[in-house]
Amino acid sequence: MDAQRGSGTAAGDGDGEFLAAYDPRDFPAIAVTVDIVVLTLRQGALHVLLVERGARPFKGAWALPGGFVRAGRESLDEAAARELAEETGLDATHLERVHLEQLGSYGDPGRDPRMPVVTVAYLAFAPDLPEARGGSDASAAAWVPVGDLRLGAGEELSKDLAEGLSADLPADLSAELSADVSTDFATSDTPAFTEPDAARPRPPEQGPGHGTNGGDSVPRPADTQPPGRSLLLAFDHARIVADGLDRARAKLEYTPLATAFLGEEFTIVELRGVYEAIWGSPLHAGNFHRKVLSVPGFVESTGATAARGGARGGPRARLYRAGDARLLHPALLRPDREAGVR
Amino acid sequence: MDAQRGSGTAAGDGDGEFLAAYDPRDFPAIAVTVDIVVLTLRQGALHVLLVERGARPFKGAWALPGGFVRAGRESLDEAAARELAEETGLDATHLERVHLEQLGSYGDPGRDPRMPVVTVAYLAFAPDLPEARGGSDASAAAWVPVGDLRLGAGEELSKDLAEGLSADLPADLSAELSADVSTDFATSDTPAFTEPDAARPRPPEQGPGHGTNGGDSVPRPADTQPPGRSLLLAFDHARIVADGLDRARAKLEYTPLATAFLGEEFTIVELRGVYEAIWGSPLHAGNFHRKVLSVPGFVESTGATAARGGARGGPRARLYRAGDARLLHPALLRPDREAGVR
DNA sequence: ATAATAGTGTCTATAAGACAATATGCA
DNA sequence: TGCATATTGTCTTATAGACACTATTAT
Repeated sequence: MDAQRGSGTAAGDGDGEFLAAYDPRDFPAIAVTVDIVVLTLRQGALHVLLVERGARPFKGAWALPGGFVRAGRESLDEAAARELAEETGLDATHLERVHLEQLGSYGDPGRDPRMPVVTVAYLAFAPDLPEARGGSDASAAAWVPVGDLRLGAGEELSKDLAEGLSADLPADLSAELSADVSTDFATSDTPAFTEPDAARPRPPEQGPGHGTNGGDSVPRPADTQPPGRSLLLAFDHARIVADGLDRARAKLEYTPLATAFLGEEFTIVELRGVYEAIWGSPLHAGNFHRKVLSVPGFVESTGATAARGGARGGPRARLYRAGDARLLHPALLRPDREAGVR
Repeated sequence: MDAQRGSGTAAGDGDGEFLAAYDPRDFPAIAVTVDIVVLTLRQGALHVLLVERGARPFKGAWALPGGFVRAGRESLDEAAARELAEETGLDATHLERVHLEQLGSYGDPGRDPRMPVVTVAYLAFAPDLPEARGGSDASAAAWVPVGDLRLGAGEELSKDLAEGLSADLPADLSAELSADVSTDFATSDTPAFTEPDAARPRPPEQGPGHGTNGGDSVPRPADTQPPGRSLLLAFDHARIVADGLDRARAKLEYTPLATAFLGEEFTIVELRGVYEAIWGSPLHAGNFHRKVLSVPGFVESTGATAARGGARGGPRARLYRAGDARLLHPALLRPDREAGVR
């Protein structure tokens, strides 16, 4: 019932049933922030936007973009949208195409070693955006393949590191961090399936740009194990990212939000690439195609076709745009879930 | 990225890239509360736990149980569990059987007219509990049929009321509120479907107790229109309850949490009663029965059978307990959703 | 005895998955 | 030309819903 009780003992009113006296300063102040898990696809692989911390704790580590809520002057949603705009440096036009939803709140004691902080996490789906540059505060920002993240339980940076009691960060970790994300020409253009552990080392000979985009979706057995999954996140952000990925995977099942990762017009193959990147497993091309077209309101045809066919030949794919459905009926269920999280 | 930026202008460090200076008191303090949407079934109808406000704003109105998070001394989940225990007056044994999950956070400016408050809402599913009595602070608490609530958009109490500038509450509203929820022998024992507008007037001739519980689930066309849906909630709690109901309806589809509304052992018919009460529509008895038994891990048989058959005859139903599944595969989808929220 | 009710059987419509076939267009 | 590939077709299996039927038990 919100704010009806004092923090400690307060004088009851006449019959002692209710507390009448009230003073805002009676209540324990907690800092409230928003943090955003911004997901996008780059070269067919799922990436998350991270910023480098310039101050303790976790100085030099990577963290989710976010910031304080302006108390009483903006809603949580507005705060998240504002931070997203600031951190990505995008204008309103671009942000219109970004899906933003609340993910959940995190308030464990000690999650920020300095003071009690509750963060309201948001999840964003964005089309491939111009390269991330620092926001208003000019902090370093980068798109990081989610396969490069350590997201398991208990994989946050140790409390010791958080406190900054030792050095700010061990040298090897700092080095690995910058080597891992400071470059532009990240992941190869072969598709990277998120699960399980499909992140591959990025071959240095891979140049930037590299013509043909996304599209390709040939199954690729989990070949090389890490050096993926090595990047540690500050605070409890690994947990938040993991929760965001879970949410994203679930949302693709029963909403058409996969289209939020694509441009205004897209092909069914590109759409399938979104599903494959986020679910981390290949889908049957023919069945997926028919399924998408059979779900009412998922996509609608533009008369047009893609400028060219597949990378190595084939007919030009037809172009579609997002339909008017908010929910998919019937849903596109992930394969294999019976053997799953029973 | 949590707490890395000052509230206003702060001195940059050497290269001006990052803010180094930090003082907790720089940051805007926001009160953080938890509010809980506790759902249970009483006489086959879905009820929500509400407490009466004893102080302004919204004095005399009903609100969700909740309270302040003890900054830095408990997690959000712990705060919710603590408030739930306090407000229901239940011991740990009973609370073990209660499902509690985070629902979402609400922080619109002005949602509490006194100061900025962010509330982290929780959703609880509880079996039929002993009568709600006030918690530690002895505020009045009651189980209210959800059909008696006004949950539509823009149906919160007006800002005028919130401010308490006029009287605390108009006389007629106060009267209606107490008449609606102060009694124990609420809803009739015929099932009440939540949607659409199936709340029925409670016939005064219906005595308390009334022997046979739940069970019955004959479809009942929405016969009498209101006087249901008349109860207004304080703050933005109508919105929170509506979101909680949406979440509950969705959760029944793909989790076995319907069993959290029942005792340790239950019959398939009772389980169907949960679905019907929360989804607000009758389900086909035979198909539901077969479906539940076919989903692996949903329920497991105890060898026993119920003490007696249906209220007016019929074989004794077999008893089941909750299985070990966390998710239902395949899910139990709500009927009619194609025509739904496209 | 009668009627209500728990549980099962059967049939149909829909949807998902495996696989094949066709046609298109880049190299 | 040759091969990759977008799209469609076919078949099988799984699932959901409508309906009928049997057996049991409260009144």
